[in-house]
Amino acid sequence: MCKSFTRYVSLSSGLLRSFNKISGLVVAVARKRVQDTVNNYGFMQLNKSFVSADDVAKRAGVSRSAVSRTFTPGASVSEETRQRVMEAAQALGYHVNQLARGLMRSESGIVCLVVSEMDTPYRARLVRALTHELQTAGKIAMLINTDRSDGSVDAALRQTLHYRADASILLSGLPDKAITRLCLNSGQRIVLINRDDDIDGPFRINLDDGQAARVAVSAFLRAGCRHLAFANSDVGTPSLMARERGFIAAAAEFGLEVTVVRHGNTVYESGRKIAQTLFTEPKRPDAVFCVNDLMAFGLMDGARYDFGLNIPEDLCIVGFDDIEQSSWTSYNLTTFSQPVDEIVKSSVAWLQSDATAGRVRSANLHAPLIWRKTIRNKL
Amino acid sequence: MCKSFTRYVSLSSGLLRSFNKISGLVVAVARKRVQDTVNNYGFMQLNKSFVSADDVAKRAGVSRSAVSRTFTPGASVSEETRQRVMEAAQALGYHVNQLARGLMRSESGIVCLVVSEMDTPYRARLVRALTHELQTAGKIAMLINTDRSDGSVDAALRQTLHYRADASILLSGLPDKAITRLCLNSGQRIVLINRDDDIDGPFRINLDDGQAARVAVSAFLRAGCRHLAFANSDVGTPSLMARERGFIAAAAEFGLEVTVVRHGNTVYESGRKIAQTLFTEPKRPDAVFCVNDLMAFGLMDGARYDFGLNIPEDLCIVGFDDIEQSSWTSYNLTTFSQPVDEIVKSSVAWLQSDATAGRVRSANLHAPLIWRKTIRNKL
DNA sequence: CGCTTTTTTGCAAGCGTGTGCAAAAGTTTC
DNA sequence: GAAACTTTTGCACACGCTTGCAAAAAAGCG
Repeated sequence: MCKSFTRYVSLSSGLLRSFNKISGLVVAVARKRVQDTVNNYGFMQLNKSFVSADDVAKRAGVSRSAVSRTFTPGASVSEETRQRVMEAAQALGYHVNQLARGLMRSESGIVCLVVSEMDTPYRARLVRALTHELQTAGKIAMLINTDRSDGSVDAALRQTLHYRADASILLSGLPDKAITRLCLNSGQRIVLINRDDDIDGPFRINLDDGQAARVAVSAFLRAGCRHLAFANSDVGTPSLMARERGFIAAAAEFGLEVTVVRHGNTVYESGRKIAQTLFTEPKRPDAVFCVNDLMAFGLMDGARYDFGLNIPEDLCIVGFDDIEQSSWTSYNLTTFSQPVDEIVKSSVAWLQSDATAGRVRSANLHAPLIWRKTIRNKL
Repeated sequence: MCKSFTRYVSLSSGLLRSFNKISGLVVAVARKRVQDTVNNYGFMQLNKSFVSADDVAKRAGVSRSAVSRTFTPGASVSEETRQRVMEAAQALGYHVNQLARGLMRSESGIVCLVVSEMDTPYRARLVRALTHELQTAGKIAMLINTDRSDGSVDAALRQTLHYRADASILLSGLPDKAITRLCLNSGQRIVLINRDDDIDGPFRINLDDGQAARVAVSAFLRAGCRHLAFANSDVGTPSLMARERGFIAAAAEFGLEVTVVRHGNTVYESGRKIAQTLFTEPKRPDAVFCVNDLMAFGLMDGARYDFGLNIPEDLCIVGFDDIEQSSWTSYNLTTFSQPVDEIVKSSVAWLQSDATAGRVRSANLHAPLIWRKTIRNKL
């Protein structure tokens, strides 16, 4: 029986509602397929009834294989049948069921993005760019929020397995090695962005934090700064710690010590708090490298409004990420730019690379310093 | 043949690589199932080989149905078999294939979020909150980026159909009615957040923009402002236009005219630009309602740094959205708060509501004014 | 213990697709 | 026009799961 385009259930006088009250068995049976008839009650839409390839085949007068082949690039179909199939599909509003296709091809087209606090400017930008790039690569992004603390990265990767994702991209947290291995063994590909992990198999993208730290130190020195400080969170992510270590090491090369303050999360308020402790100290720093732009903003506001300091005259600041707000006139922050485009491109390229080929393991990207107004030119 | 826990392919001396070169047919056959053997070459992972319910059943010595029932809440399984199944599943790393389950249940558990420019603070917050809420409701979010201009909202909804999403939530753009209807007819539920549409079927969430505009006017009046202006983008989204109309109307009630400036997108730079045109005019406004916090920031920076105006002494400003940056000391923006939590809760609640019940059509939410420092207390 | 009632279990059909295989149809060649 | 080839087509099985149905096992009962 050919199902037509508009699908309404014809159930006179509210019979549909009573379906809910009777046993689950009957509901289940009734749910399956309902033939079309003219609706004389209330134009109630039928719950769940996508049009299938069978419907299209019937309407076009061909076999179901023909329909499948029409929508499979490179398959053998004559131009004539393709036309007829397309026409019928159009009329019926047919869309290939990717779930079923994924089942057959064992390739769902789904890529999971695992991320927490995704409303953070840098993360949001990354997610946006990733989804876009994935889409143009013919994949689709599934977003898994790991805001909850209870081992949720592991739970996220489990979700990833449930949906037979082709790959997972981790922007936050670090999963248990056992789970990672499980994913890898299931044929999933894993990309780790800015998280360090010694497990073999995932593609790791990292920034050259040490180099950036060195650049920061020399920029401060050229500006005549002598009392360096480093504002960090106590999140302790490897990349954040790498910046800290790198900064301390680079400063040491010039015989300078660094005052390190760690507080809270990598957010505005933490920067604000750090300003409090940093500028009430006896030897006030004249240069601060903030692990993060958000913290830099907090620090700047603290310095300006709580201590009346002028930036960059009294105080030079460098941030990291180059989020949009950094270019706003109120901040005009000199900061290291996350190479979001490169990160995204190399991730997706790796996902599409041949699995059996000698696989690249990691990428090390450079974060250039964007000069604005928070470091003075000369002493 | 029972597949064991660790799955490595044993192919001595690089045979695997040569697979690529031979005909597609052989590859396809080889891809299917490969028996386990000890790997004596290089620990190459087998591409794509999730463990299935069959494997678990075999290991646990029960039927496949038993496995299925173990993972189906409310199904009838004895405690003993459940134990054995769980144990086997654990050992094998089994995860129910949601794609296949969705195929049977015709309920994928997928909810699509259709959004453009998702790195905008307000949108990012909404996406974060939505994904979180959906996850706790047992759904999973699929993110569809509609940044490209070419009718991409329609394309997005097509994707939605491809993946048999249970529902779509539109945060950006507005789809063609035909597509919307197609989705609805396929049994999909649609939520429109802050986009107006006269089509019947979707759940529409809107803010009371008119009321907010009235509040803004009276706040300005109480502060002694007399020259009101409205800073808008020329995006022309219904909700943005509603704010504009509401503001003009409310001002008119007090016999005041409003200078309206529209420019570009709803971003910082546009606010900056608008400041240029607004403050070079002969009769400079002393109060500006910005359609958006981002534009408000741009306007504030323009007013302060290009024109040396003091806020709120010379100029009062109100924004809309209450994004995180609004509370930063540099801005301290008095603004209307998007009730993100309410939006999210009501959306997800509606998605879970009974389809056959008398369905609610829309929600009208209130955006309260958050008082900070950009409106002076008294004249 | 035998009977009835309840719970558990396996079988098999089906969800919507892709695809190898062989048959059918079309095309070229002599 | 027949033989040799190529392209197109339909059949049927597979993917991994859910679930109605009936048979089997367990439990309750007099």
